[in-house]
Amino acid sequence: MVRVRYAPSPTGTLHIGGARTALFNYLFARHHHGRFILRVEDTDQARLVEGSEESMMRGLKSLGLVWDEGPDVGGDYGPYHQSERLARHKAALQQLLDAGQAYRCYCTPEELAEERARQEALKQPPRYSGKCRMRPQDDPIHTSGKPFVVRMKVPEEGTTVVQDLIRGPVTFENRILGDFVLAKSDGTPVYNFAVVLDDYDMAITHVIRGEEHLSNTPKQILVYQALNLDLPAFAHVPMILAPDHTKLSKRHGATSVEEYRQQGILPEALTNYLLLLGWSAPDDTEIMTLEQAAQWFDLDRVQHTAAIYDIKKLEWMNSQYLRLLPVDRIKEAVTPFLAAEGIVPESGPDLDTVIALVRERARTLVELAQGMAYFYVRPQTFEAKGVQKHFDATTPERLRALAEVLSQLSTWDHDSLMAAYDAEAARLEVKRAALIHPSRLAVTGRTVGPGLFELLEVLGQKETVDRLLETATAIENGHITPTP
RNA sequence: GACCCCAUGGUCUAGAGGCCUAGGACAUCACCCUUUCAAGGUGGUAACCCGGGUUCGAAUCCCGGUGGGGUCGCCA
Repeated sequence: MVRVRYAPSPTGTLHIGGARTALFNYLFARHHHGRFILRVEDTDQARLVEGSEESMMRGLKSLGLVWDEGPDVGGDYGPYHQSERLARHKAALQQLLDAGQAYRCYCTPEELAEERARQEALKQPPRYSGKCRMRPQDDPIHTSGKPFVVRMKVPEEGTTVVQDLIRGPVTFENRILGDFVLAKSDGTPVYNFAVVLDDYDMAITHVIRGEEHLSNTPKQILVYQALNLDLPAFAHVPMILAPDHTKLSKRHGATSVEEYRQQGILPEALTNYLLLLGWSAPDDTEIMTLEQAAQWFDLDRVQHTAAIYDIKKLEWMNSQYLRLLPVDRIKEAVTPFLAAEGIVPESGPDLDTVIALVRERARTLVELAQGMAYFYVRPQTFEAKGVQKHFDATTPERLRALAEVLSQLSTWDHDSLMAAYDAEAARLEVKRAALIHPSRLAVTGRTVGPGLFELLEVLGQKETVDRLLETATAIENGHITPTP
């Protein structure tokens, strides 16, 4: 039974790198009919951020990544908070101490910082000197009450090999690892130690995580070996880098799942986009559901190279989902954005109809909402370049004539509207377009949008006529200045 | 700096020695369609980091260089 986990530290929000790692874990589990587990690595109480755990869970859920076991849903391998597994960590720590595979180190942070500075000055690799490693059992310091950390007694010779499922064997010299810390002076375990026990106790079969963990893996393997525990399989997925090729950070704009949501990216689209960062389907399919992806997904098609995310393609992906998803889903997603535009849906045409009309011209929910706005709110401004191009001295007269004709219409649909415009154009001996463009601008305030007749059909007869007249008046009163 | 990973167009990628005149997608440019915009259609610009090997043959294998990234914490 395949068991994988995503193990975030609750120190912020879910960012796209973590989301992608979670996604790969999820798909791997689904593909192999295994279990996807969420574990919260909250041992460092000092770094905890209030609400972060909830926010991350919300983020994962929004992306469709549901876990089979976790802090909220429980499971047979709990607890799923690392902080609640302390007793187990301490017992294992004692075991290593007793076996002489770990030792107490009384060096102070200041001494260590000094040591590091010295090593760096000498251009030597910064590594713990092992000063406390050789202290005899009866060294009085052991009973002095002096604070200590516990360090791993790393073999001075030999190599440790990480058998990485994506990269193959990766060899590290043990001597360059240094005697790393297993537990802090307050007795709490450090990541490289706790993670080993947690993964083992939770029967994790595959540790799939970001590449930044590759260098830490030999340390963890040493712990597995010292404790005589079977190793899981390891797979390190490439990182996601910002457009400037550096590690993701706040200064790169939107990096969190939440921020993309606020920018009007559908979670469905974000998930699909993230999937393509470092993985590709055997037949190059790009748009696919999680279910489809799970059928195909495996580690052998995961890229070795870090990927740079591209907002343009994300937005394209989003535009695809905007037209693919059921109207109800779009409606649900766009609702908060409608509110932000000051739109009260009850005040205008049916939302489904409007969405159907506008969805394929929007890349984000923000654009969608903006494109929907004039159906519910009369335009307050008119695009300057449109006014220049489509309004002139004859416009008010023509708009009034149009309003008159349209108000006479007994049938209000696309075809009758078109016929009315054709008749009016013929009467004036102008092209139909010469009426269409000013009308669109007069009614919506914009030069772009759905086909005019579809638009007017949805907007309704009375509202259309009113707006035509209102704009004519506005021009006459000088509120809008047409091109002479 | 040491160690580790990586290297196909601007970006995401296909490619597991001959199928490659290097394929797809986003972006970009042009044209078509057209009541605008978008969509769609057609076409174009654009890549195997460099140098050595191995081989009849290398984007694919090996070595070196260069470049990028990661890790070196009483963070995870």
